[in-house]
Amino acid sequence: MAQHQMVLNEDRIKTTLKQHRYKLTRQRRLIISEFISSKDFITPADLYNKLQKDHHDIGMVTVYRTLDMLDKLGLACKVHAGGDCHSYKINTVERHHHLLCSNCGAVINFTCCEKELTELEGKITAETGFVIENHVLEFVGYCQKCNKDNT
Amino acid sequence: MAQHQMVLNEDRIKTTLKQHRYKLTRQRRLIISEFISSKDFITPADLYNKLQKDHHDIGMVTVYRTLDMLDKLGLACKVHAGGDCHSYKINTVERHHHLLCSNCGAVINFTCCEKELTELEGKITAETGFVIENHVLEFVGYCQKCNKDNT
DNA sequence: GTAGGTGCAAATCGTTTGCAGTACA
DNA sequence: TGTACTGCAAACGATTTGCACCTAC
Repeated sequence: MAQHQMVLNEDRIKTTLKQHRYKLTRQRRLIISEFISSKDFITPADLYNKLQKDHHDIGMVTVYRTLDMLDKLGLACKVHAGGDCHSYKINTVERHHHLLCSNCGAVINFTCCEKELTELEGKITAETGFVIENHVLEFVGYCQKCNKDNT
Repeated sequence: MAQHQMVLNEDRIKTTLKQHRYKLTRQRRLIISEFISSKDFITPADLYNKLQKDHHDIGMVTVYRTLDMLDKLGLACKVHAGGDCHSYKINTVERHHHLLCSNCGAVINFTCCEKELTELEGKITAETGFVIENHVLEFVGYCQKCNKDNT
């Protein structure tokens, strides 16, 4: 599944925090460490529960605020989970797709969270037995600029 | 799943409601009518606000319940919007996609997951301002038969 | 030392539910 | 007529915020 990996380890995150003048507190270190060790999508609540085992003094609020911070820094990816709450995932470099503008011909690359596509692939495999290795996804429509001009 | 083209007008919706023994109340008629006239994704709150202009007596709760009903009947599509709340969209024609087998070259058409793709499109529009009219989606992998032979 | 971070409790927001009254079939 | 539908208010769960205390730098 040709994607180049960005190795997003603890050091990298800590460096980024410093660059942005964020303090590296005990809580943030623990939350980030736990977050990294969960490969998959994780909800703030789940992360909080995991942390509770060893660290009773970390509050839910801090988990929310830390994940939000990581999301804003582009280190994590906030997505809507199936249910009613959000999930977060460590941001790796993702496969990118194309948005093609029918009017001006612009090609916009976008990398959206893999969750939806991964879910979709799982569903298709379950229904058809087709084992998916890659996909081509292009959206055709009108870019923001051309859309404005038309209206 | 594979259901053919359907022009989803008010009559069609009303017929479907009858088929399922749902009562066609004044409120539902108004909500559906307003819902249909909004081409794009719309949140329950927005729909409610639009209705309030002329019909002060329709409750938010009824809007929620009606949209939920339409979703369950497959007439609407409930998706996670960019923000914190859900959006609904009239369910239009199903598009079909391809599964390409890398081994035997088989091309399998499948029509499914419209819901997920619609959700994805909504998300992309929210993030990029790109208005999506169509998409090309192909999955590449191994069909059930070739997959078995290989293992 | 101080600005930014923390935890608690309370507030907020979107959504759901219990219930008594209402209206469609 | 009877049952499904409605609206209100209250409940609910996820997330945010106000505030006094704390800690990394």
